[in-house]
Amino acid sequence: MHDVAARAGVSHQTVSRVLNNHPSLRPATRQRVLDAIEELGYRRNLAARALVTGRTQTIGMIGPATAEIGPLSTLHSIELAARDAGMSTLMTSAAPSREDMDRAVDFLLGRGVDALAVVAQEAVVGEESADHALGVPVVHLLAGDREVDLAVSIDQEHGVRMVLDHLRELGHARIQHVSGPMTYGEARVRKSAYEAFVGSDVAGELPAIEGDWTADSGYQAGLEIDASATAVFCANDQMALGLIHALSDRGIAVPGDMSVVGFDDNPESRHSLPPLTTVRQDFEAVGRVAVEAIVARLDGATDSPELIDPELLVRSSTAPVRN
Amino acid sequence: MHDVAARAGVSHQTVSRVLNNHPSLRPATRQRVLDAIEELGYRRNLAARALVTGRTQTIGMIGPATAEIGPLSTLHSIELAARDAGMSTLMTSAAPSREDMDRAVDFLLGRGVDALAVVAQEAVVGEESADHALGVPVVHLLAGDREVDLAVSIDQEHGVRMVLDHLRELGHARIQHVSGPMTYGEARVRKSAYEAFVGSDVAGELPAIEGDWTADSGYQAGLEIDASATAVFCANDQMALGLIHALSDRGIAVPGDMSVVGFDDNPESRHSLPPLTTVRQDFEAVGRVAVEAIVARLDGATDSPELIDPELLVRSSTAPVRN
DNA sequence: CTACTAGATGTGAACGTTACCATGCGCGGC
DNA sequence: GCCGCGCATGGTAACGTTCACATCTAGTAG
Repeated sequence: MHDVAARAGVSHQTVSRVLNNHPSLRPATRQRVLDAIEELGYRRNLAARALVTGRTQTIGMIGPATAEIGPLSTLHSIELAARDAGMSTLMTSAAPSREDMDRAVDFLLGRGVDALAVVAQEAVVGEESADHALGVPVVHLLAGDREVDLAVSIDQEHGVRMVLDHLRELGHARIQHVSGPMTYGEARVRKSAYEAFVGSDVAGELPAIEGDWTADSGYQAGLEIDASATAVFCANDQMALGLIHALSDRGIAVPGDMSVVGFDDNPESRHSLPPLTTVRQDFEAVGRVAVEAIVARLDGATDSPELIDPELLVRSSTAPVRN
Repeated sequence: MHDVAARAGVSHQTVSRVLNNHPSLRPATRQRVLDAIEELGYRRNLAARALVTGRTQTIGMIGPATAEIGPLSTLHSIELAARDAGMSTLMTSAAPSREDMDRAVDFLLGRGVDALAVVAQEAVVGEESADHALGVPVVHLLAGDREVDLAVSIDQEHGVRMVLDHLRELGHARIQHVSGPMTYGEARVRKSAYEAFVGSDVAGELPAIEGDWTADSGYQAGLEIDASATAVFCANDQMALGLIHALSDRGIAVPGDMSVVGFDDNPESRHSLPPLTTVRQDFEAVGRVAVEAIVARLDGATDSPELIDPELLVRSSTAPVRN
């Protein structure tokens, strides 16, 4: 910076002002500095900047240890939105345990991040006083029913209601549920929404089967599906795919003998056989809204963002019930 | 740090030594400092450290703008391996253009990363003199046939050869190829390996169809597949899935009328209908090896890592040719 | 013409750490 | 008994920015 200042014939402070878009600068001076920067290939040292400002312009992200498409694309969209907001992202993943979560938080805080974005994690960060305990704003994404100060989620209940309404309209009454792992908030929300909806009439008789989000666990669930069910609501697309595979192995046709619905709308789900009826979740919007919320908090705001609406996509894996 | 030193009754320099595991320290002193750190909840400021050492212990990653499972899990494994090596990762994604690539490089370099990991990108970073132009080591992952100084890749040719050997053994002679976009190195490598293998006898008559990695483009390709082909080799699993969907719409049975092979082994591919024969690529190993190479370069080594071997997984989407 | 004001720029200190050199102390060899 | 060596520790400077304040210039009102 000193060299740039010398070349432009100004002080280092003026260079700093150019870099930070200070208003009171003569255009000629600014241009002279800009030229010098260009000629010298100068790049400002952000470590030094962070040292004196106490801000790193970085959002720390904690993702799940697994590679599911939903959380992964949410992380991805956080990164894009952060970039647009002039911030960068530092990412680490945490296994689903309080311990590893604490390690991840320590790691990021040690790196001096300005805020924390926690994606699809079981454990909640900053239990008691949210922001204040850690000194930085924390936003939870895809956090299900976790009670947190600041959360961005998709309206799961609405999504589940659309699924079940759809199945009802097709005449299905015996609908079995394959849930995600109960340790996940999102899995719990989907399951309880299912129970609330279906519970009033035919419920109870068909117990929910707990999977772990993977297609393999969906296959396993498919082997256990009650033969008297006419429809299955899976908590995500991958399990639905595995389930259909198992049903096929058992000689049960989809949607002929049984209708199947997923949740998430993975890119492949359009092309599975049969194409999967599912609920599209706008993960990209989740990331965007979360970054907006973070930026607002950093500026002192205290309001919370709203739920994001999902969308039902009816394809060929559901059909009217057979009499 | 000053407070910690005061509490432990030593100088700040000794605290620094404890933090950096300096050998010449009396155990008693070390413990006293450690206790003080614990009691005060002290955490060292990495910005200040980076300022004076000129090292950030951070690897910058440039990923693709799209959300494909291969690159994404590679990025993920880089992150894990980096963490094990005591480094963190800063991630940004770049659209497939020279321009955006330069922006990404600038962004990361401005952040002071110690090395660059470029995953599945068309454009090459540091064209001419590799490391020296940028001042940091650069490793390219999944870079296909790009001529770069330091690259970690899976042995594509071996994978393709296994696929085609398998199809040959089943009696297939008319094998059509659905490639990835020719702008991707990996797509080009797979295609030319296919051409080299098949070219010698029946080739030419069945032109390769170019997709863009997505299941949608695979569907489109499926509509165009030559009816005289008995097998299709797709450059990734997603396109294979879309292709099978299209064949099904056309009334062509898989594997009865036509065998289909994918590439990548996505987690769902086991459970598609029919389960997909594919080539498993160990993306996790790619990330791990890349980090090892980076650490070695940072320590002054100059050797290059080897190719990683893929594995053929035969499932139900391939069957002997029908006479 | 003077005095004041606002805009443009310069000066010195500070952020929290590590590098480098200096210092004090105990120990073994002559 | 003295010298020198190595270990443990302390002191000072430096890294490259931004902040707070000081200074200078030009324009404007009285």
